[in-house]
Amino acid sequence: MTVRVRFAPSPTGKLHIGSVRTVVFNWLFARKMSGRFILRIEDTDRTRYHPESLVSIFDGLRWLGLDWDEGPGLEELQKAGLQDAARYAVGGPYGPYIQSNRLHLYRAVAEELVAQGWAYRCHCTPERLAQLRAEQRARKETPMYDRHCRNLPPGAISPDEPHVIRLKVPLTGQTVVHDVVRGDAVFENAQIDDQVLLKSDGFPTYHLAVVVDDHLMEITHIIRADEWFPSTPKHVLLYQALGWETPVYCHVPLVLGTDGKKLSKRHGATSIAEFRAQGYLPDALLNFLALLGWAPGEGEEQEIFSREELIARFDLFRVNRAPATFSYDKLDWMNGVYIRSLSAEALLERLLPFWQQAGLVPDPCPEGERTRLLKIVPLVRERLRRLNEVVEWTDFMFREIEPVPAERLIGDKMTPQESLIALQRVRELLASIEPFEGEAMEQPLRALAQELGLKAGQLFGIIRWATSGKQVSPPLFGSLEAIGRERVLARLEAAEQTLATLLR
RNA sequence: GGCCCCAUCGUCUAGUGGUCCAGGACGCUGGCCUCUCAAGCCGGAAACAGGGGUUCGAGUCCCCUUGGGGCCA
Repeated sequence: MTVRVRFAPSPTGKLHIGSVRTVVFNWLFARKMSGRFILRIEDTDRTRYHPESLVSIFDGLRWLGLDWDEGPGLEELQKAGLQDAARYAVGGPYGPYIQSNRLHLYRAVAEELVAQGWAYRCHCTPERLAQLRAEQRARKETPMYDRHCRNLPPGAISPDEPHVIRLKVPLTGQTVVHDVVRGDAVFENAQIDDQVLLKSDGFPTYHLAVVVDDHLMEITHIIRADEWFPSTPKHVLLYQALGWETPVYCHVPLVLGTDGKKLSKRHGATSIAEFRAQGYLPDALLNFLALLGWAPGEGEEQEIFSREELIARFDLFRVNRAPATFSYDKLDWMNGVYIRSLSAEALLERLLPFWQQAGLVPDPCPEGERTRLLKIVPLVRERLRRLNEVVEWTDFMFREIEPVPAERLIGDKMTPQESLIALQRVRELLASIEPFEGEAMEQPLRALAQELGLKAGQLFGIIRWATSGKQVSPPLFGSLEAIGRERVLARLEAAEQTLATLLR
């Protein structure tokens, strides 16, 4: 039997990193088992529907390299009003893959359940239900439907009058949920509400739709977030009522923020688009996410895993039960590891958009500029944890700097006078040095320091401040080359003038 | 409030009754290297939530407590 798993997001907002971790598990499992990974859109909550979020879901998954084997096809996406429908269309034999195109299926199943006596029509008004809940709350009881309509004679409610369809949950007995990570869990039927299956507007609730779709799409393993666990017995009951085989459940632990609460906006970046914009590499994020709630075990101490290694090693049965806290620190470290593993050319490709977005490099990038950038890349490679940090590291190489305050231009344990002289000598030296390249500068500058009776660090510190306007910068000589002779000389001269004013 | 789940260093985790005075990684920290910052290398501090059992023996099994979380509304 072919393994079939799915990710079924609601298009109600940005693609959340917590959901993505669940997708990663689904995808890894599918690829590992040579199965199929299906993308289904659960858009039956029309009040919260946002068409743009479809794109953010597709783009996010694509960017991370989580390809889906079946999903909404061209027609469906066009119907949903998607601009670039063709870019995202996949299709498949189990469509449609957008729930709002499947309403007839849910209605048919709901009616069948009514006919079989597994469900019933209910025309209780929202007002009555609200009052009922209020009373139950006042009595400190668990709010539950009182089954008022359950025992009405069949046909008492006409299919034509407004009504919902509810599941007729057995009054006694137990429902067992088998779960790969949780083991078996037993629920008392008496505690399960007569869940609404079909709303009065003809739309299904999540509970009905998910069961119908998962069955019709022949999903074999339901890998979803832990928060769905409590509603699972309702689903199992539905499978039983319909005489369908239940899939294998696998509830994976939630991803928490540093305060132990479900990860949310206030913890930092949460949408996949934000991670992308901050310069995380897809492979690094995938690696990190895979290790949140899962570890290869067997005494394995490796933590950096390629996509292929993850697929080869992933084991659904080793997924943890405890929720995991999302650590931005560790992600940053891991991202740095991935950045450093890139060749200069590959890293340049990834850096370019960040430079361009900051307005430091024209878009498109002229070929000549490319060669220059390629020499800058090694200067920052081991300093980056996120790609967007390149802007702060290198901005002074592209644009003019703020005037440097005089006190910063005075070398360590030096007088202003000595510093000024040093600066002048450096300018003389750099004015004539050939070629104007980093490698050619080091020895002469070191010799100059010695001649002036300075430690190399003292002299270099002044040059660094004068030319970059920063205390900390990429390696000095490469930076000078990147700035270019003309600008370097001008900045040195400006620094000299600043110091001179101080001396007057 | 009801139902359910979870519990090893600050964080991610290894650990499936003896090889654990608990291993790795991030972070923190000391040092080396060094033009700054990184990277790299070497070292350090840091955990089995508590209490009862079971067992010759428990981080590992059971119960309770505590703490945390999820769902329902």
